[in-house]
Amino acid sequence: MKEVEKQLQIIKRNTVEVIEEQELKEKLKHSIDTNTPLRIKYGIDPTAPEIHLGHTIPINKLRDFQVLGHKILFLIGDFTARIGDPTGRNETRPILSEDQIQNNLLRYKEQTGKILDISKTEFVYNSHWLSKLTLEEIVKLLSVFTIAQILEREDFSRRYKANKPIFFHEFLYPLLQGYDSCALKSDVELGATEQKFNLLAGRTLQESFKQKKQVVITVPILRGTDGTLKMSKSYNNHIPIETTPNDMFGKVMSIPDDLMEEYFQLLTSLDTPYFKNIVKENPRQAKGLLAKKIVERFFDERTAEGAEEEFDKIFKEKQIPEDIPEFLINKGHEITILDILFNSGLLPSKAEARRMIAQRAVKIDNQTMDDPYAKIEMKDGQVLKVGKRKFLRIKFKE
RNA sequence: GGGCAGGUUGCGGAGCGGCCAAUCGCACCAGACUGUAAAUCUGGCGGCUUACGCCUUCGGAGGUUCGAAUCCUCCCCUGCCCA
Repeated sequence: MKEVEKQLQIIKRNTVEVIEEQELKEKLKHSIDTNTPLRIKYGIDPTAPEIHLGHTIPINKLRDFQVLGHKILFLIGDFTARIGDPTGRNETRPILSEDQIQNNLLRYKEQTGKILDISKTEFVYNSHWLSKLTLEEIVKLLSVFTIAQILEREDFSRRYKANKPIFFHEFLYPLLQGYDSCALKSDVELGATEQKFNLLAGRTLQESFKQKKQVVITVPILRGTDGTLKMSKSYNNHIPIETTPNDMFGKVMSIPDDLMEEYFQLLTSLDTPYFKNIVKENPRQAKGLLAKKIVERFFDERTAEGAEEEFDKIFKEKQIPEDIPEFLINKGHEITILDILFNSGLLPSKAEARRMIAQRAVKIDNQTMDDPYAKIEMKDGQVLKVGKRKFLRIKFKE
């Protein structure tokens, strides 16, 4: 019993809800008594293979389970991705090709491998069983739920009240996700709080399939760098884990102060009283520590320190970073700033380049450039700066 | 199947024959300020053009007009009500 409590304590850290805790205890006890690992299901949508810090929260929890000796079933929702988890965004999703899926999976493994032990993780595809369902079986699934039950899902009820479209196939998504749990005979399914409805559908369906109901564990949704919305690539407020250490460091530094405690809690293993104290004492220093700790997790300590130095160099001392894009020109060649900005690809259009110059955002050697058309002769190695974080180094062609 | 209301630049949402590349809010970018930020203030925010100007865009295709996001026809899509 001692062991059950110990595991439970680890499992419950950084979670929002465990439904039902008593069931989990029983499952854990049975697992320990019979030396059988629990089957932990976690599903992802394989359309966007770029993992960001928000995704790492459930994955961290998976690692906890893995360390405790349980079996991770990493579900690739290649079939359900065609439907798309209902969000109100109405796009017909293309069916991913076999190649794309394989490629995305490779990238997933690479990224999750920074957190999980991939060799002990089982990757499964839901197309394996979902594409084989007969109409009869689908009708049977549908008959388990009523419209009123489905409409309880927040996204549906909100859209329903707002007279926004809800398509039939969207109703199928939670059911299929639930069916996945039946196919996998999962003991626990993990997901962010927004997944609660879908996760619970799994319990309902497992029960109707005369299986033991999975325990549902929800974890918090991480807010993005804007400090308000959930972290998501489509909101452009995300911090990808496959990025440079400098970028990761900078993005963490850009979060609003209010977010620091949340990030410390969910993304580092520092003690709560410790980080609370330093956030209060010295927010700037706290944020630096936070950024460093996060970078350290995905790279290493030395790299993290390097990223911090680089950051201070650019923003505190306003120096030029080391790795910046280069633009090749001929020696002695005269060129306008406008052409440099556009031809180098630093800015997307000439109109944009003109705007930047007009807004006094373009500098060469700390000198603001105000004439887009002045022909200038650049020196080898000279650095051009747009705004605070766009740099370009001029190089002579050999 | 019928009636009504809608589909506008990333999102929300004005415009309802010329002054509309299209008010405004959000997001985004830049400047100022700062502890990197956030907040705040200022400016910008389709593209080409050193100015004038031109080009593409308001669900789709046609049409009326000197001129259409705005009017007409057909089509596609969404919501509500009726059957």
